[in-house]
Amino acid sequence: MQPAQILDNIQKHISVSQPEKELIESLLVLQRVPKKEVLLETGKVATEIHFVSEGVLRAYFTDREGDQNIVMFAMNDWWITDMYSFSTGNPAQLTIDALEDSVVYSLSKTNLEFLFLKVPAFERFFRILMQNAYVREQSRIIQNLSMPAEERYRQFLTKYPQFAERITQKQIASYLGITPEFLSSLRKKSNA
Amino acid sequence: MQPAQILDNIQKHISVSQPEKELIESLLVLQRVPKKEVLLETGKVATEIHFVSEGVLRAYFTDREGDQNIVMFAMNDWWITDMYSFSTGNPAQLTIDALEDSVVYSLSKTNLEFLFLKVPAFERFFRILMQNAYVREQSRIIQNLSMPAEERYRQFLTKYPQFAERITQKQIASYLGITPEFLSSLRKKSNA
DNA sequence: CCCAACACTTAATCTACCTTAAGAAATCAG
DNA sequence: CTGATTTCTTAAGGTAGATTAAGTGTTGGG
Repeated sequence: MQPAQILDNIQKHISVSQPEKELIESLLVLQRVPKKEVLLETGKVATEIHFVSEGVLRAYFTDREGDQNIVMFAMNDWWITDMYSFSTGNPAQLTIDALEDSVVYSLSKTNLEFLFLKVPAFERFFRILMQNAYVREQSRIIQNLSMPAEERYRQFLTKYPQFAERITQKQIASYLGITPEFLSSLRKKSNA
Repeated sequence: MQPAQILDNIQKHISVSQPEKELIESLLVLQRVPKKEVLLETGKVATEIHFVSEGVLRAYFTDREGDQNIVMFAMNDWWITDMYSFSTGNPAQLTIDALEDSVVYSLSKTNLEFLFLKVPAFERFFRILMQNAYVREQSRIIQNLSMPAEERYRQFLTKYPQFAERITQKQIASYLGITPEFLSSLRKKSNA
């Protein structure tokens, strides 16, 4: 296992000594996730957070009508879990699965807390991660409140071109909170 | 100044020694914010985070049509700022003002970073704050994606009864992403 | 290589929510 | 206390986006 990628990601925010790096590596579990495999199921407790090394994952919420609402995508260098469940220990509201064959490094909550004790800077790293996640979610709320679907779609394309290329329009529509049919009609309009 | 309240809030998550308490207190600035006064204006940089001791504040985004979209309310024991601006140093997207005469304790970014150095547990406190904020925003996104306005309104009433009592329906409508007229019609329906 | 499943499109119809407008009720500044 | 401003309501008409349904790609497992 050589999770150089994950250490690079961490070192963008904090500096870690060689022994600390080795400790971090030793707590990460490499996991291959074939397309369609479920990493976390609604109702179970999220005991791990996952760093995406390869591929694409999604987290979605299934509503009463049985419709899937995509809450987030994750690819290269993103961390993903059901943070509500991970934080509180309550059952997960989200399902996480792979949209492509993927590779993740998983870190258990126990080991994360152990890291917080052993590598104090890791608490800082995680604080920055959570702060960025908060800012991202809030800016999505602003967009949902203030912009029509067409503009949200355009912003999605410019903000996440990596996703736009690899993810089906059905998934994008679900992320934007519209139907695939309506997204299709938006695309037709903007191509014309 | 006796910000016992704020220290209680902090000690719900971390423990701090007496000298640390005194340090924290010394970095907080008490600020009275009369109703309608603006604490942070769009376009300026958010250099402080505010702990609400009394009253009610709101943060809103003004869209191209000039409409105000309320991103968050804050009262007793909530922390509020434009976290995007506070984090990055870029101009704020939000305006923060008081809906009632309020009292806040403000902590500058410089002093917060100083605290992170001097009181390592404060990094943990802030990590928890950001983690909770992330979870809250994500659950709001889930609601916006998966529920019609009527149900979002009902959930708002049960989740934030303190707000529901003190905030006008116009503000609540803006938070829910609907017009006051439509909210009024929902209320009529559910009373009948 | 084939067929079954799924993704994408088109179009007609429908509905949740918006806009506009105007009156009634509440709040507020002087 | 009073006029002015703002909030809340009601109602008519309008639109963004949903639903349904059917047809046309694409994809992928056997």
